[in-house]
This record gives sequence, structure tokens and C-alpha cells, in this order.
Amino acid sequence: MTTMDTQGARPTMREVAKLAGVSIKTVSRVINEEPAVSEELRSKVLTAAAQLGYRPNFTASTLRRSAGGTRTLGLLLKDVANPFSASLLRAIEDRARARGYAVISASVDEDDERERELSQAFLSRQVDGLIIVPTAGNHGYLAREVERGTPIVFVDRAPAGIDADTVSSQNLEGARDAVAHLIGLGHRSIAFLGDYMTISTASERLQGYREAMAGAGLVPDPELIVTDVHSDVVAEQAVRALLLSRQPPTALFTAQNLITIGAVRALRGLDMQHRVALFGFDEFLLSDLLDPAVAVVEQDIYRIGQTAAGLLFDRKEGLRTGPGEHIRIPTELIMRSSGEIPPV
Amino acid sequence: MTTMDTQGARPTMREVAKLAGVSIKTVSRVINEEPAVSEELRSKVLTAAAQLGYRPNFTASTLRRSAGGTRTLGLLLKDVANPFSASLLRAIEDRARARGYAVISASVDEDDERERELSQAFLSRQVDGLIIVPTAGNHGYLAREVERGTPIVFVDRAPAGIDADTVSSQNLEGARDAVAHLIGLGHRSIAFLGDYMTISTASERLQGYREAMAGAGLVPDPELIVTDVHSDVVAEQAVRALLLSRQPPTALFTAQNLITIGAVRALRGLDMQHRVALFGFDEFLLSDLLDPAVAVVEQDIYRIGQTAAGLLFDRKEGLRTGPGEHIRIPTELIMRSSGEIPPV
DNA sequence: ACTCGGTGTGACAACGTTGTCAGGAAACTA
DNA sequence: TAGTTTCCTGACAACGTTGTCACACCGAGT
Repeated sequence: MTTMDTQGARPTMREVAKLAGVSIKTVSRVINEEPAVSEELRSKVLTAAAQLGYRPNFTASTLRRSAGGTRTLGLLLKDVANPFSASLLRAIEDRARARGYAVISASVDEDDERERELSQAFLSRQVDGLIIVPTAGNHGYLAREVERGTPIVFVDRAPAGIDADTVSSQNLEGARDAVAHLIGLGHRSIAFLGDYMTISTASERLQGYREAMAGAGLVPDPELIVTDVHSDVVAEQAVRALLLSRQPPTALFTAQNLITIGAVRALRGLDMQHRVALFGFDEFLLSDLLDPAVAVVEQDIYRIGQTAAGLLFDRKEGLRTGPGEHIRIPTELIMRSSGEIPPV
Repeated sequence: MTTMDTQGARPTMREVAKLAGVSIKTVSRVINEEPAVSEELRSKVLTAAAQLGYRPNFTASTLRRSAGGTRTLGLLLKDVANPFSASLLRAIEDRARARGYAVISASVDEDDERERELSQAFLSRQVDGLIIVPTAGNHGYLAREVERGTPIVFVDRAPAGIDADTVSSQNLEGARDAVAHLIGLGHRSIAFLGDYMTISTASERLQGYREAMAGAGLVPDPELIVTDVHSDVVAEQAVRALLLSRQPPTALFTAQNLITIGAVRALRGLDMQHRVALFGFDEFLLSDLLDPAVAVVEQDIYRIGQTAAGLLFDRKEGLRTGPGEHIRIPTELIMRSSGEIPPV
């Protein structure tokens, strides 16, 4: 075992150079695998570097070649612990890693203020691009950054106050098709339960519901349209109230993950899960193991993430310019028994 | 609207200084809120900065005050898309943000080589610390880094070939208590299904199973101990085979998430879910909505993450020194009906 | 008037790296 | 043999920022 300087500070190129008896620039050349270095010096440098445990300082390197950027992407999510966000992160990470980029992510928890702080912090860290699942607030504060050439892509929801690339699901079409399927089974009294209408995905899904109903010549009872449902607890209560009302619906369309779960709980509680049809938006783990298995509109989250990252890299490399592109990713109806229950 | 330089390059302190008619150092002082600046210059600088849309370059700042570090944590996970990893990330992110740290994360997918590459890459990026959910391989290559003072904390599994802080669940105790509970119901023939035995958590859980059996004076039938089950598909097949064997167990202990789900599928397929008891390790979404609801040993993932981050910061700030600490976080038995089925 | 201490400001170097350029040695051409 | 090209190497400046230091100014104490 050789005596190696193992104390506090990390070795720098200067120290490697001294040990190898060459100039610091030669070390730089070897580390960066530039061609014009003699085999002799090359191996001297590599030996010295290995002995010292030298590791290049990415920060310094980045500063010097300021053109190249930090090879880092910033990602602002609703909440990483939620499966949608986690899958999105994974998709983006995969695309980023393929190009040698790292991803820094953070959870915004629907807090405007925090989103602002975090995006500023990430921009200060010189990220090469930002992918944001936006809150309901205004995003004009990012306009200057976009003009300066930092690519910013929004995912899932459209941002307000700024024109930028956006990737989201075909919410309207997915909801419309699911509701049309229920209508096809003979349902006429179909309830809609959705999140805050300020959230663009929620209102698009409601729009899809309305189109399906209108397309069949049905006028939905306003009492059956419940909006601003934001948690599974609220959803459970709302569904319970609907089912116990005078004119209970024969089918439910739940426009989001947690709402679907709340609905399952409510149906279970009243033992009506085999009598009232249920179609949800968003796939969730084990939906097929419930009894009855729950039919859902599934989003292709992985593709959304990959597309967003792709757009970002295209912008960065100048392959794409001009106004923001708005890409819609198709959804898929997953037919399961809860969606096949006929009206009573 | 004033004419602002909105072209390509980001403005630097130099440009702010020129516009404000002060020295670059004064700009630095204002931006960093150092006290000794006259109100007059202060406001001039702030105006100029706002007009140019100046944002400090964190990279350059970091390089100069090399002591402080990059205020970045690196996190290597099995796979962010998996709920355990996502919760862990969230817990660590929360602790990190409270101190102004950012988190870069990446998925290793049980690939030794990738883990190595990623940890090198993160260290090159001068992260202030690394939190790793280790693969089964040897981690000696990180030893020098630890000696140099970069805090590294391992989570969930113990690393091989290195002494470092580790945070994981009380796997043995959790498994032991769950199996003891089944024994308390009168079960004598209890199957164990676990992941690869090279994974420390899996072998600890098997150990817990053995201790519970031995504690009750039972000698487990070797046929009932199935190891190296690594996916829900394999688990489903294995459970099916067990249940159709000559001496089927009256209870199952499934030592991991996916195995539990596979077991549920197998029991369902044979319509035996109400006759064979099931206790799983790891909570999973909707476990309470299945029929029967599935009893599990729940890990406190959030606390694991927070503890790991806490250890890391303690090391970094010198509040903790010396050999690696091995912290075990208690688990909790979540009693549900699948765990209350008596033997036939 | 003369030193003193305090306050505000800026010049300069440095963080670790890489781009630019110049120069020496070796290999080629005329 | 002299001139040219090629190859390899190193000195130096620069990326954007901050720590150190020196200095100019002001009011106060002798």
C-alpha cells in the first residue's frame, strides 16, 4: 500500500502535474482525452492521478467552458412521492442520462411561492433547462429566461402568462371516450367528479364529459357534476352523498386518481360496488386486483416525460425554434369490470 | 417598458457594475447582503441588477468559496419510479431544502457498474454528500472519498467493503413479530418467500422468520422456504406451486412488496384468499381495499430518509465523527384481515 | 493642526479548469 | 544543408465570483 495523501482537501490538477512532473495543461489534456499527448506523459499522468485519487472538478470545468452549460436539468414536480411525478422523473432521468445530464428535482406541493423560489434557485445553478409541472399561478416571471435561451418545458398542465413548449395528455378525448363507453352501456345518469377547475387538466376532462353527453343528446343533471374535489376523503364523502341522494347516478366518472380511490371506498362502504359503474382517469397500482377491477383512462406518463425531455434538448441544440409547441399524448382506455356494469 | 438587454448571454456582475457605475466588488457586496454598503450605492446596484435581470452564477460562486461546497446532495436509488425510492427521495428532499440544499438523484436499477459511474459523476459534481441505496456489489471504491471527508450514508441495505453510516429498518424484528403473530393464531405450517439472499434485507427477514419459528419450537419444512424470488410473476408461480403441493402451508409470509402482490394474485387465482393467511413485508397502496385486506409490516420510509439526511449533515458539520453508525428504524405491524385467518 | 479609528469603496488575486498561442524538437521536403 | 511542416508541450489568460488588503474620506480626540 503506497502512502497516499488522504487528508482533507481533494487533489487538483496542479498536484497531479507536480507529481507527474508535467504542466497542468498536460494533465488537463490527458484527463479530457485530447489526442496530442505522448504515450509516455500520458501514462505518467494517469499513474499520478490514480495515486492521488484525482477526480476532475466538474464545477470549475463548467465555469471555464461556460458555453457547454452544466449538463444539468431542473425538474419541478407536484410531489415526488406521488406515482405520477415519480414516473415522470424516471422518464426524464433516462433521457437525461443517455446524454450525460444529471437531474435535480424538487417538490412544489402546489405552492406558487415555492415554485418561484425553486425555479430561481435552479436557474442560479445554471441548469441547462427546466421542466415544470406548473401550479395554477402565473408564470410570466420565466419569460425573460426563455428569451435568453434557457429551454423551459411545461408538463401535464398549460402554464398561464407565458408561451412555451407544453406536453400533456389528451385529457378531453380520454374523458370523452370513457363517458361515451358508459353511455354505450345504456347509462343516462352519469356523475362527474373532478378536481379544482383552475387546474387545466380537470377542466379539460369535464369538457370531455360534456362532449360525450352532448354527443348522445343527453343533458347532464347539474347536481351530478361535482367539482373542486381535491382529496380522496372529500371524494368519498361526495360520492356517498350522490349515491344516497334521491336520484342517484347509475355510473360514476372520476376524473383523477385520488377521486377514483375515494369513490371505491364509498361504493364499498355502501356495498354498491357491483351495482354502480365506475370509470376513472389515471391508472393506479392494483386497480386490477380490486373487486370489481376498476376501469380507467391510462396516461402514458413515460412517454410524456420522454417527449418533454426531447423537446427540451431540441430547443437547447437549436433544432427547434419559434413559438411554444403544445404536444398532446394519447391516452388509453383500460376496460375492466367496473366499467361494464349496466344501468339498473 | 425599458429597453433591456435580452439577448443570449446572461448578465454578469461586471455588467451590473458598469451600469450602476460602481466596482464589481460592490455589486458582490450588495448581492450577498454584506453590511458595509451605503444606501445610495445599494439601491443603484439593485436597480441595475433588476433592469438587466441579473441572477448570480451559483457555479462561479461555489468555485470561489470552495470551502462551502455546492450545497447539493447526491442520491442513488434503485428506481425512482418505485414507491419506496420515491418516498425516500421526498424525505431527503424535505430535509435538504430546509438547509438550502438541492438534491440530484438517479436510478441504478441494481446495476453495479452504473452505480459506480453515477457515484463518480456525482462526486465530480462536488456534491456535499451522497446517500446510496446500495447494490449487492462491493463499495470499497468509495472508501477514499469517505476518508477525504465526503459524508456517505447508506440506506436500506448494508454496503460491503466499507464502513459507513447506514440507516435501515428493523427487518429481523419486523419479520419475526409478523411470523410470531401467525404462530399465535395456531399456524404451524408457514411458508416464507423472499428476494435474493445476497440482499441483506432479504436475509435479515428470513432470519426473523427462523427466529420466530425456533422461538415456538417449530422446525420449518425446508420446502416452505422459497428464496431468490425477484418479481411478482415469479412470486405468483411459486405461491401457486406451494398451495398445490401435497403439504400446502396454512399461512404465507411474503418478505417484500412485489412478492406479496404475486401471492395475492395466486391466492385469488385459486380462490383461496379467505382460507390461507397472508402477512407481507412493506405497505403498499390500497392494501386495505383488497378482499381480504392485506396485513403488512410497514417500514417508516419517511423517517429512514430524514434520519439518513440528518446523519449526513451531522457528519458534514463535524457534529459526528468516528466509525460508521448503524441505525435501525422500527417497523410497525399493520393488522388486517388476511393476517387473522386461522389454520384449517 | 495632527493623529486616530471607523467607514465605505475598489484593485487585485485566487478558486480549478480549459482555450489560445507560442515555441522547441523531430521529421520531412527541396 | 537549410527551410518547412508536424508534433508535442507549457505559459498565460480567462470563466464569474469572493476574500484580502489598501486607501480615501470623515468626524473625533488631543
